[in-house]
Amino acid sequence: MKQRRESDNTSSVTIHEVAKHAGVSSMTVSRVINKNVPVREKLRTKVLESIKALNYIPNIAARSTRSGDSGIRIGILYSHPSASYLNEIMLGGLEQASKLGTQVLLEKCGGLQSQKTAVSRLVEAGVDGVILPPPLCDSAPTVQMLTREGIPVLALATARPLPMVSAVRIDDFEGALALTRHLTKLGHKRIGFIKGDPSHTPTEVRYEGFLQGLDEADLPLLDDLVVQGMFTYKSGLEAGRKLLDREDRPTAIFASNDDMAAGVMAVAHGMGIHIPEQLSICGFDDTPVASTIWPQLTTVHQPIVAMGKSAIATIVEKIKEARTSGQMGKPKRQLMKFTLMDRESTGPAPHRD
Amino acid sequence: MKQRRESDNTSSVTIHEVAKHAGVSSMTVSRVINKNVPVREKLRTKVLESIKALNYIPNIAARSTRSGDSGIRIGILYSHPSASYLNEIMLGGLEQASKLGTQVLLEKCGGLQSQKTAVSRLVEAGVDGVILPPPLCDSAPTVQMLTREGIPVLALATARPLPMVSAVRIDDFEGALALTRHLTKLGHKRIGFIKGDPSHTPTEVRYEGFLQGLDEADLPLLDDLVVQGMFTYKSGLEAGRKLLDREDRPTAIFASNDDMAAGVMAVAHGMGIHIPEQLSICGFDDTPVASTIWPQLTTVHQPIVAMGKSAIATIVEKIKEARTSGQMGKPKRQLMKFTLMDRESTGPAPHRD
DNA sequence: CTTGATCATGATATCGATATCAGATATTGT
DNA sequence: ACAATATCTGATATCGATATCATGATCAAG
Repeated sequence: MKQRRESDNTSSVTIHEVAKHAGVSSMTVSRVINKNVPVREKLRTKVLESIKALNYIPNIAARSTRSGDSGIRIGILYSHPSASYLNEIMLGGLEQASKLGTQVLLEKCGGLQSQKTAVSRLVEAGVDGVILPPPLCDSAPTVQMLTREGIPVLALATARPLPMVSAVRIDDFEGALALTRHLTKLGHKRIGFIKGDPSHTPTEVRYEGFLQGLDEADLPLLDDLVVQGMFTYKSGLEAGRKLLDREDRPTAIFASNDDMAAGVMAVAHGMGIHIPEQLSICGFDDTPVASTIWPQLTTVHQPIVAMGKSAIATIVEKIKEARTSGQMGKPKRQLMKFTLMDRESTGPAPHRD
Repeated sequence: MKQRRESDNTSSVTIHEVAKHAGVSSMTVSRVINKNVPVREKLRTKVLESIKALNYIPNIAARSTRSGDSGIRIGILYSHPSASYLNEIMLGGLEQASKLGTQVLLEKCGGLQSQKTAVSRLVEAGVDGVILPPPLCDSAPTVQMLTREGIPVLALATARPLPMVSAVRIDDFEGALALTRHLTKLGHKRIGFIKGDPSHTPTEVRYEGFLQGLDEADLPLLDDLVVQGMFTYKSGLEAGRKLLDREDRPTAIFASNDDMAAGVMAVAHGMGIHIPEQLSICGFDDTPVASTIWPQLTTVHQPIVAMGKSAIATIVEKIKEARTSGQMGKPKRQLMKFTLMDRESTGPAPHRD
């Protein structure tokens, strides 16, 4: 058993103890940690050694009091609490917020009317910025109400950010294109497509990416094989039935999100269609369900947790910028990298009889 | 447009401004907020009014520096990152941690060997307490390593907490019993059961709850209708096939968790079995998938987010207690309330032909 | 070798809240 | 009405870190 902490109950090591141990002032330690200001190599090394020796970890709470990130309040306004991405957004967001010592207020809302009251509740609470996850990220009225109050807004995972709002997102077009290329390279020529909820911006953009992918492979668009969905499992079920219940069914189906892909897969299972030997299926988003179901889904991974983090960091930056300059600058747009997750639900196109 | 903040860029209202506005000292304001110490009614009212007038929200970062919650480091050691409950645990945990100004270290590990190194990394980092989500919550070696170092451990969502560890959990037995009663009340007499991974403690306890439920309804246990699963979707698929591919298939299936229930449902869809008219299915945990799939799953809701919060709060309490008394006291055990989510996947037993 | 500029370091004030203790006020008993 | 408590309230120190400014060290150029 190794001895930890000699005699104190108080456990945590402070910057001052590190400073004493290294024979420098606490400011030097602070500078070493924060890397912004140069510190002579000799001292830096000594400090780093002391930090290791004492297992020093900075106290973020204390840090944020002085550094001005503290006292910032960020609202997150969401409308679809069950959506699985919300958890992950929150996860990244809260982690980042706790790192920055920033406070986060959650506000839930439903219809347009309740959006109004939710927004005014946030304004009352004095939030300095608001993050809008989908589908609210595309709600012009909400954005307007907020910007009219002079509150910076950040849209998360929208496909087409409204003017004036900052955004953290992936390129839905490129994602859909990559996925479509993946299918065409596997030799698929009859590819079904399930659209998402028409009121969400990614719906159209993903469809456009799909079209581009067909075009690149010199494949015609088969109108019959494009069906409307709503981003829900149930709509995937129905769309799947429509697509698979026909003589000349597609050899691959591109569902605009994972939930619908899971629905299609359930239908396929039900019809005894083997995946991926007889049918390839792919989704979009890489939500938990994608790796839960069997076979695991080929899909486009959105780095949601990282996006949540980035969202907080970005809006904090905007807020500080606004405080300094006294006016709202240009919105910041950030495009994150997506990843094509090539898993087990897609394979070479079956030979035609 | 209403004016927020007269002229300052600095936005956030401090306790001192409230104090000035109310004509009292900041300590009085602090006391009103924290309610621990009585404040004369007259002042309290004035203070509360000022708080409202100024939209004051306490700065948690600042609070935690002085109050001693700060500087506490809590490790969360997890081994199964994809599990959907993990997100939610983290969600609750991080929220609470940020409220308390407590720092959280995440450590991931796989097999037993990597558990050792993960634990020592946490110890090196000087964590004051460790939270173990499932399935690590039942790992005796991990718990031993930690307690030997004098570090309090809290097991989250275990069915049978090891001695010496604190725990936040629901009563898996009662949950399974409630679910079974629900099925028997609906008239089901042939009920299939899918067990979970034998190495997880809830597996057995839920099974026992099921047995008790049968017993209460004077139903015999039908051995053929109990099949082994592994808590995964895929194992649910296989178990579902076994249970439904027989002449005298059950009229209801109790899967030990939601993922397996989803698998069963996929099989049922595939066989053209209508749910819930011809077959009732229920799961356990109320993970996101339960409300994603169609029809939505009847299941037992574990208040995971709240449990994550409570876990942080509880272990912080333990840590402070240990710091004060200088020794590890008795473990704290907390039983949360579960909720039976009666949704669409269960219905009255079909008439026998 | 000195001067002036540049760079690194440290002393001190500060962030926003709470702990602590002393002083002020109200309450009680006689 | 007065002393003795019991209750409130406020002044000040403090938490752990960083911002700021002043000072000491270092270096290039003359």
